[in-house]
Amino acid sequence: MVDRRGAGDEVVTTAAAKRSADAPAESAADVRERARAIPEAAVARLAVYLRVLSGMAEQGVTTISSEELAGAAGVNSAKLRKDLSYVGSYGTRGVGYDVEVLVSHIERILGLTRKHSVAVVGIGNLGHALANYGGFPSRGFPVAALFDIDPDLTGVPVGGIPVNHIDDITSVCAEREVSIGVIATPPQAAQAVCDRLVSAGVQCILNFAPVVLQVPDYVEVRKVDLAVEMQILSFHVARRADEAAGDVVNGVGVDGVVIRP
Amino acid sequence: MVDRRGAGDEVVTTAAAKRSADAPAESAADVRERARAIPEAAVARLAVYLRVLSGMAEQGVTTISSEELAGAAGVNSAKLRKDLSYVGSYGTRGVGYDVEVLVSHIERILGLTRKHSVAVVGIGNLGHALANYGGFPSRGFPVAALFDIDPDLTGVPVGGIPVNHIDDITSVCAEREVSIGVIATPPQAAQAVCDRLVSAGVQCILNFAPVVLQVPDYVEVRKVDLAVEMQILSFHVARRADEAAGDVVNGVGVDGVVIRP
DNA sequence: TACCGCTTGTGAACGGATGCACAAAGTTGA
DNA sequence: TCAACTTTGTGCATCCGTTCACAAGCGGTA
Repeated sequence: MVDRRGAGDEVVTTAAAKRSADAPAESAADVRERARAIPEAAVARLAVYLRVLSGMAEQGVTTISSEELAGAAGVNSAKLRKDLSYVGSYGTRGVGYDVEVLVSHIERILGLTRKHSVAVVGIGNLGHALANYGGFPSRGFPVAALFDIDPDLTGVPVGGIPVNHIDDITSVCAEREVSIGVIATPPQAAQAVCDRLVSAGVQCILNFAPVVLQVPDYVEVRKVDLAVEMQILSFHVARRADEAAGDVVNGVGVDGVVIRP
Repeated sequence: MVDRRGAGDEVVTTAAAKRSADAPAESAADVRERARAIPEAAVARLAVYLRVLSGMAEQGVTTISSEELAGAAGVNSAKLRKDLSYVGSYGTRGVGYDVEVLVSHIERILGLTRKHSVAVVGIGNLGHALANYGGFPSRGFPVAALFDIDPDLTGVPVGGIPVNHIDDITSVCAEREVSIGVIATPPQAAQAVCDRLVSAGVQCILNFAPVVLQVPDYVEVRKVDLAVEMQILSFHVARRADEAAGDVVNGVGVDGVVIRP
């Protein structure tokens, strides 16, 4: 663990030393400080490790080494160990990690000990799919509310939940304690919906609309843009085709740059 | 543009100098070399700029400054200019960028001058949504084939295209020149589907199944994992709640660390 | 033409993430 | 009990991407 404070740090800095110095168990303050230091990229990978570990646990695996877990998660083992070190030191040298222990600690760090109710706004094709998507509730994200602007949809149950009109967004979100809003509307409507979610108190938004949302600083937005994903793939197709079509002789291309040695 | 070669480079290295030294117009070799150097993160942003610029063009905007475009795309202007510099120097100092020129150059770099036919495998909720999603064809990614393992679905048209049985994946993909495969199957089936797509010659895959796919080096995979996105949001909820609940006095939390000054 | 103000393009500094390599720490077996 | 072996945790070096800051370049104006 790297110490991120400025100068004047005579304090003990390693996670292990800190734990034994402070208290036998980890204090809430420690969790808080560590959470602040975890890089975003590592958080995304932790979620992947968690999924893999859950699968392992179901298959009755009780212990796993960094090498095995890294292989299953598609990363190298050094990175995996560093990521896990952000969570804390819960491995046993010479043995590996206890799957259940690791699962519970990652869940704690990711905040999965609380329930996070989800509201989906925009019940079109994608909204339907999201409302019916089994991956959410099974991972602790119950879909608690659906909204659409079409009055004909109001009251119609989708995935077991009746659709509310978007005008009721504030009261319904408050009542059902929605903490995550999912925007699956056409792009033109996205910013307005976003504004309503924010004023309803929702601080985390997952946006499927191809629009850059403007939000206050305290709101966290993640976006999933399918067209952008496609275009990134397209870029790689093009790059690869260029390489293949290029004047490559004996593995050496333009400017004497070696291609794939 | 940064020179990535090793030692002994007496050659001219800046993009501008190279262009004027080589030829009046940019050679294919230049495009190829530049494409190889563009960081992945920049590619993703270029796709966003492209979307914003297309919108601008529709509204009749002909010229735009880096500051304006950056604002609309949600990035800072320095980053935007650096990203555009990977594409080439097509701005006019003191004025800005010509919208149409920029659009065509970004499209060229992203490989959008070719057609990229898409196959969707797994016609469940998500598959339906993807098959009907208007954002693909409108951006140059026509959905050319649909596959499912359920024989009852075979022949049923979804979004105007009849579903094929997954056993026909090789012949249909070859015939319709599919270059991008989208996996929208349950997780258990994903790896098998992926293998079949790869052996059918598909080299780019967009994976919605929560599984880490194993593929040969020459295949490009991008994944969209909704549960992971949720968990990242959850992490931020938790971090924020911890900060708020923590023993924060006068904006100073544990260990004297200042919180949001 | 010569100057002025504006905007681009890009070196250079910075910071964060990645990968390496090894000491520390634990287990197993004799 | 001790030695050999395995695997973690992490300091360190490296690399990549972001940000800063400013010189170069262009249009407008007198």
